[in-house]
Amino acid sequence: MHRKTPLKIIGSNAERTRLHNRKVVLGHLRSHGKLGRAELARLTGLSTQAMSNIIAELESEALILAGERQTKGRGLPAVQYTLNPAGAVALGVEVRPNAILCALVNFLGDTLYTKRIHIESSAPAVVLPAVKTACDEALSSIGKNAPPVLGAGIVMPGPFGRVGLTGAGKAELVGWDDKDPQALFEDVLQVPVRVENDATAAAIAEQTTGSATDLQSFCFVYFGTGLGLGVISNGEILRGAFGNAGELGHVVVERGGRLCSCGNRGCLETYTSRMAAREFLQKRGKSAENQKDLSDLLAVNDPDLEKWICEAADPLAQAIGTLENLFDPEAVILGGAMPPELLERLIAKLNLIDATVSVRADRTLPRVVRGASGWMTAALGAAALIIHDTYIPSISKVA
Amino acid sequence: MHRKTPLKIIGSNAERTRLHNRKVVLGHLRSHGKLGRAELARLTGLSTQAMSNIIAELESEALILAGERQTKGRGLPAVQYTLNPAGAVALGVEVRPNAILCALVNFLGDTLYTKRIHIESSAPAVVLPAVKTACDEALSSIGKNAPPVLGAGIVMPGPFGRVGLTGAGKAELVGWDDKDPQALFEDVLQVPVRVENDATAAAIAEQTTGSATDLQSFCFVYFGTGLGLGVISNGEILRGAFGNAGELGHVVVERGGRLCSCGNRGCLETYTSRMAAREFLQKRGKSAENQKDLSDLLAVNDPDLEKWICEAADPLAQAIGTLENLFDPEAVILGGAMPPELLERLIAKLNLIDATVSVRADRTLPRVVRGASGWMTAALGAAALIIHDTYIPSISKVA
DNA sequence: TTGAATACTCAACTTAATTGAATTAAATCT
DNA sequence: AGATTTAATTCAATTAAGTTGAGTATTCAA
Repeated sequence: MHRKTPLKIIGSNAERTRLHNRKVVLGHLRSHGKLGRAELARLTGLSTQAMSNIIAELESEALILAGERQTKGRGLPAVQYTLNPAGAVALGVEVRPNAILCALVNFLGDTLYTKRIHIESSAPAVVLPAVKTACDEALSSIGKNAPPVLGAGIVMPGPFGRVGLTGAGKAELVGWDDKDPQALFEDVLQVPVRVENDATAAAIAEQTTGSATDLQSFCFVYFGTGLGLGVISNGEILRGAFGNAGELGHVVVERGGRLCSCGNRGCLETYTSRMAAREFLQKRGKSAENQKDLSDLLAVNDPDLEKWICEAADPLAQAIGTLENLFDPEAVILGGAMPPELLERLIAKLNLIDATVSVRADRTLPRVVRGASGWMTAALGAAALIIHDTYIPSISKVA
Repeated sequence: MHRKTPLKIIGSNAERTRLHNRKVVLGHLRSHGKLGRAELARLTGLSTQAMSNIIAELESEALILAGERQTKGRGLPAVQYTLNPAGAVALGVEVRPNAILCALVNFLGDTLYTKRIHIESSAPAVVLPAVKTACDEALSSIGKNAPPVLGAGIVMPGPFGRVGLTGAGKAELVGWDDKDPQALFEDVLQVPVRVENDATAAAIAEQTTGSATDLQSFCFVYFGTGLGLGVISNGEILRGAFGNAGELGHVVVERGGRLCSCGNRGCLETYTSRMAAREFLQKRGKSAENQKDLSDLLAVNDPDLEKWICEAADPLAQAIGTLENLFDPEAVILGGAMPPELLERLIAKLNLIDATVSVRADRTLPRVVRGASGWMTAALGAAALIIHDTYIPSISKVA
């Protein structure tokens, strides 16, 4: 993630073909739930015989389960296959400056275990062993004969590399600057590791288990430390050249507007983010340090919070218009470390621009939807990322 | 393009594997220029034997040429293969409300022929036969024994489908609303057809023959009728759910700013576009109907044009900051139907935001670069799109 | 009850990859 | 200069994983 890897386009052979086809099958099972061999063969464009072989292989590895035969009109009823929730697990870890959040999910992306651990320092020498311990604990929580671990997703605060935004008050990890986190974590955990930013991980979680399971293209606006954006476009994760795509918080929504910690004026983050809410309420003598504070204020219909929501909605609506015009998503999803009801209210207050490419006569979905929220969103997303990788084929490219 | 196709993830077999591998080989030959079999085998991760077979096949089809053996250190010098410029051709067509621009390019994307044809109506019944005639003429221009035609790229003004921006003064084609242009053109031309918007096509042209040949991720800001954006991210075209991604012209850069034909206020297009320039100069009694007018004004250092450039630069700089933060590209390229010198001046005047993820210590490229410009940019891009398809593998997905 | 439709299996075949040994030609060593 | 090493390439045999076609089982419908 940290440095630009001139992506390598590689060829395919029989072995890679099978790997690809396995992923294709798992992907279809995920999105359809239940399918017979013949139908899978039709969906994938493979012969029923090939499908039979692949299914047999997947079943022998316990990644899928044979169900009842299901009668649908004439002919021999097809044996219905489903993903086996207990077929595999994935780890997800969010590394923050002062804490490590660890999650374990099953093959469907459902949560099996979560834990928060405080850390004194974010230096690699502290973080790596702590993560190792946390992961071991997570795995032992599910008993002796655990299913295979597909890998570990790690979420670290971006942006990656030394960029213009660095040092701009972002909650950064110290001591990681010249390190390759992927290699370090892989070394410690002894499983395949992927490193992503929080917003992207959350977006993948949303696609795996949340409100975007049917969406191929969407934007996930993530309320984290700042304001992030995860973009899935036609099923692919948008990462950008250096893995820093989606820095929504520093998109300028008001020329010459509020001074941001990055040095610019008018960044969206200064209006619409947890930080912005906290400062707004602080000035009015109210504390909003965490989600509970916000929930409490919301529960009593605090007028100041209400005022903030109104103030935050306009810049956000403008930014959403920009996202719609630039990415043409099926929907924009709002989620992250904000109380769900607050997100709902914010969405209700949005005065969306009515002339973007997303305003279509044939829309069925609302333009803006609430997604998963909570502390663990990013860590669960990190784990979902690993699950995602087993569904999404990518023969042609190798980092 | 027009309707959302729930993209089909398909399996692979030996035949599709070979197709994939051929593309991979052609892609590497394109980006490296000259390569031997052994080196190609290493790059692609295939065996030298497999490479030998693929090379033999491609050579027999005249898509590649065997060159001299080239000595590099010890061992048997490798025969160097290159793409055969005359190995194949592709057609590109831009359909405008009042004209058809037709282009023919060779296998490297170099221009072989261009032509502009006036049309009285943009109705399918007029456009389709006119395009057919134009393409036939283009093909006959290169003589009798023409190489195989890979396909035709068609550029039509977006956005596609009935969206909020429709009817907002965009130069639209009438009579195409409920049609499937891809099928119609394929039927008439009898070659594979791809339909894209102008900005995306121009971006691909830039990657094939222009200043982005080494870039995997970039944003192409296209001065056309309005202001478009083509995004290539990690080698993939960003299209969005409905093919309407990149509607940069209607991104709001100034809240409550100038009234735009779309109904909103402060759209970038009202400040920075050909249209904006024309109106600005018109108010000052100067005509700027076409590129030549602008070139002439530029040549005499017209103070009004200079003033416009200054005025247009600020909103554009802000938008570029947004693109950098959202897409994290290697560079932003400016091109399209504007005189090259004007683009240069505009770039020189840009006061770029200095806190985006694109501001990196290790940058080698400038953040903003001038790209190809001229009338034919989009039509040539459409043709380049077809060439591009023969280089870029995409086993897994089918529209 | 019989025939058509559908799912699935078995066995033979095909494609396109891999593997290992042999061949050629240049660079380096003695 | 001649021997040795290195690298590119081909030849022949093998292998993985797909396809094809024939045959069986099960259900629906006439």
